[in-house]
Amino acid sequence: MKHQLQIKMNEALYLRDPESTVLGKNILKHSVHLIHKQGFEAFTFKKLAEDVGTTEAGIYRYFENKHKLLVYLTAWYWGWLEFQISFQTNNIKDPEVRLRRVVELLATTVKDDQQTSYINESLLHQIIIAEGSKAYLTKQVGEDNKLQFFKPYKDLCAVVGNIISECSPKYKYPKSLASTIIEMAHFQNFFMYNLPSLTDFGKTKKEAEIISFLNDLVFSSLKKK
Amino acid sequence: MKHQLQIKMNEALYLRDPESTVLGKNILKHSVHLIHKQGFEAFTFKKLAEDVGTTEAGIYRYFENKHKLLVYLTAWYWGWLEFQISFQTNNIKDPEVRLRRVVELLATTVKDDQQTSYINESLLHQIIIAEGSKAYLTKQVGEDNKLQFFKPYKDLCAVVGNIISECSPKYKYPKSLASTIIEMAHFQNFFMYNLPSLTDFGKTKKEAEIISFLNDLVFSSLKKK
DNA sequence: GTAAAAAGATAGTAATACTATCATAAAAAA
DNA sequence: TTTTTTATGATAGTATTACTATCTTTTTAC
Repeated sequence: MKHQLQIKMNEALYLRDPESTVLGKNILKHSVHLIHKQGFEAFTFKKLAEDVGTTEAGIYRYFENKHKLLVYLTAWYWGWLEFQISFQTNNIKDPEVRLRRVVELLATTVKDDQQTSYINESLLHQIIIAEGSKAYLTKQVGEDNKLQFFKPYKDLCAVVGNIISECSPKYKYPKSLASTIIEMAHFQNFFMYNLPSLTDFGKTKKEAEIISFLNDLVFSSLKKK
Repeated sequence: MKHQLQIKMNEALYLRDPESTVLGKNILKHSVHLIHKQGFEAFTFKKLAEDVGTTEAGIYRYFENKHKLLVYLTAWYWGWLEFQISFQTNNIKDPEVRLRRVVELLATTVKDDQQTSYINESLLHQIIIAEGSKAYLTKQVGEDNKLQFFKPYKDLCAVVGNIISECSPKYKYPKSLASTIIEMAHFQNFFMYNLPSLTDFGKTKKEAEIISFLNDLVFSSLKKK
């Protein structure tokens, strides 16, 4: 039997649940493709409506505006990633081995897993790299946070922070180190491809090197006494 | 005698040099205030024109669009910061002491220095924290990079990367570590105030703790053999 | 004092970001 | 099966944004 993965989303993110209808799923699917292709700034609901084969009003019935849609997609991604991590590190006893696996999962280009038919995780991963920070780098971050929009992101950071603390109970900055490696898994990737002189991987453009860098960063912090 | 600091800006960033006229300087001054107050998304040239006491067309004579203006302000900031760093670390021989000073300068809230009358560095610093990444997180990052828009940022990273290499010539990731601490000096600050559970400083909200975290991160990476 | 450059004033356009309304089709409840 | 509800389609309309164009007046430079 194939298991269908459903990620429980915050209801305040949408006007009508996009996962509950065909049109809604199409909106999600095409918005991933369109944001990936055009970038978030050039992305509009009108273009999206054309791609989906509906009207602008049709999109507005699901999402209040494109910012909410972006927050929805990022929340979905972090929820999905946390599941991947808990699944893939399940049964790993040694916290150090587990942490290495987590770093690897954070920094590895995602393959489209067929479990969720309407969202292409690989494209979504690239969207998160290039646009993800825009979900919270806004003036409404406080209100959005009160509405729990960033809970999946914060949950993932907490999970990673807890593994860090397991490895090294005396380490003083587990949460900040967790948010640092999560952000840097993405930023170093963006820099590598777009502003390569900001990294040491510009020549080879290998993700494996980002993973080595992050592991080195994490484990030198934790092993120092 | 008072020294007036002039930062040499890339000419492709503007249509008319804003530092060469009174109106231009007013545009810079008010855009810092307005972006700080409203956030970059809500910031428009029309509102800016009202604040400055000119018309929309007046602004467009200086800047093609608000994205270019943001890139201008970020470039100005990084140029200014690199000067601060070279000035404040001048004559420090020991690279480790110098690196600590750099980390401190990167993560410390800036005071408005009166050397540049029309730009409030303190507000600009907060703009860079909240909006700075939007300067390069776009689809045009490649073209913008070709036009050298990010040179001041890359130069600063190179300076920091070189100090890292001086401290520890064998360390394999000086550039990535440099971009990591520069980005994290800002992100941890943003998180501390807006999404505090992503950091270990949510309770105290002390910049000094961010500095300690970054120093710990850097020097455990460099001292590990 | 004259020429050139900058700024002010005003107008106009295409696109964006919505809101509203009414008819129809599909799904759920009676 | 019929009725009712709910979702979608089609169309229209508005305020704001992001510009471009033009013409006049003021300021600055030589």
